[in-house]
Amino acid sequence: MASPRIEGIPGTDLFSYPGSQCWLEAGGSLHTRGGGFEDETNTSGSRLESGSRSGQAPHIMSSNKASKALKIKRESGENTPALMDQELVSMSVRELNHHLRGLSKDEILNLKQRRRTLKNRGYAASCRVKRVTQKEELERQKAELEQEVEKLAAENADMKTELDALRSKYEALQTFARTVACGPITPTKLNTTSVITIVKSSNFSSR
Amino acid sequence: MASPRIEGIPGTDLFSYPGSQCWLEAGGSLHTRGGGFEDETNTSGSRLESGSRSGQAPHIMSSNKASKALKIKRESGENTPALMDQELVSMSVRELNHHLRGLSKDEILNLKQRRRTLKNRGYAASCRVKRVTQKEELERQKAELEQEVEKLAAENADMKTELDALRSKYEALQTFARTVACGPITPTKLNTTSVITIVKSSNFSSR
DNA sequence: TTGATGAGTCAGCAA
DNA sequence: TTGCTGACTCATCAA
Repeated sequence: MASPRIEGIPGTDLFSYPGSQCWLEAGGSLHTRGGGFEDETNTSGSRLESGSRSGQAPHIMSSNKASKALKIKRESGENTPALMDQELVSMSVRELNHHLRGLSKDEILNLKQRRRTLKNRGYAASCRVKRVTQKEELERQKAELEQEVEKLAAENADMKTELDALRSKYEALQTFARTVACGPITPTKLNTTSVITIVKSSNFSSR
Repeated sequence: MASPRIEGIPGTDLFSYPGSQCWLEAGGSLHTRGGGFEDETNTSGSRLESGSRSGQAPHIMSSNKASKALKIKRESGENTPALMDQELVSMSVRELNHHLRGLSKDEILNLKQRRRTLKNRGYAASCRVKRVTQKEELERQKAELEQEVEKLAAENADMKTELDALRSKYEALQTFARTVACGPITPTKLNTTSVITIVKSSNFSSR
């Protein structure tokens, strides 16, 4: 039951994170989503294997994970060189602090918030994956149980048949045994509710 | 399998919708969420029965559903009298159009968008409810099947025991029958582990 | 237009 | 701080 950690870890090809967000707390608390398509090296094929109905959500863009090329925050007017989402999200706190050196308070807060958001994105993805995994697991178990029920029911029916057959045979044999056992004596004199049963004690009450 | 429609229909007590959103497309595409707690009649107890871990999400507020009191959009500076979310979302298109009379194009678009958003909120809630319902259903079925397996297995074991016993008895009877059938031969030749039991047939094989 | 759902964002809890 | 999850919004598809 290993719940997959989805974090955009370098080397992990599963998920990648769009780099098109634009947080500019400067003007208040505005943030927009699904910005542009201006990633010049947006060639990576890795994508969320979402495949909802037919196509992928176009607002999900893979950021280039192969190159450590420059990445400029855009639409903010200022040219702030920033880390790729990939890096930012998979960075240790120590590394992060290293990158934070010499940045303004706002920038630091900004970067940290972006990191948190990116992390959250990963968490949400994990959560969804876990959800479908658990559902699939339940369905699997259900199918398994259904099969088991079927198997047992068949066994049951077989045994019932066998039991009935054996009972018939037993009764027939009993009738026969009664006949021969009473032999010359008129069988009709016997109490009709009585019968003789022979068993092997070793087989009968062996434990 | 009635998937519950969650729409904040008046009279439906299940869900209610927060009225604290503030859409002001004026300044571009800014919209904020989870505004204030200034609903003067926020006394309704109806809430999403979310109960996530311990408490409800505080940003989920029930709008007053009892009164058709005035509801003012806030934080926009302008005092735009608006419909309650409750009304807006449960209104028919015809009714909506009626309310739209005399509003500016922007206001109309605004209101329609708000309606769509509120609807979407309901859809999302339905979706979540459906998800947990389906999961619970699966779990229920699984438990049911487990019980069935247990029952069948027990039945199986019982029958197996009965079958074994009957087989033993049958074989013993067979041996006996063979013996007596061969008649005059010395009874002492019988296996010493054999025994003769006499029962009343009415007790033995009565159904 | 309406309904449904995957993805992303945020709040808030737990560890 | 990190991880998780409910609720919400949005994009997008289907009917």
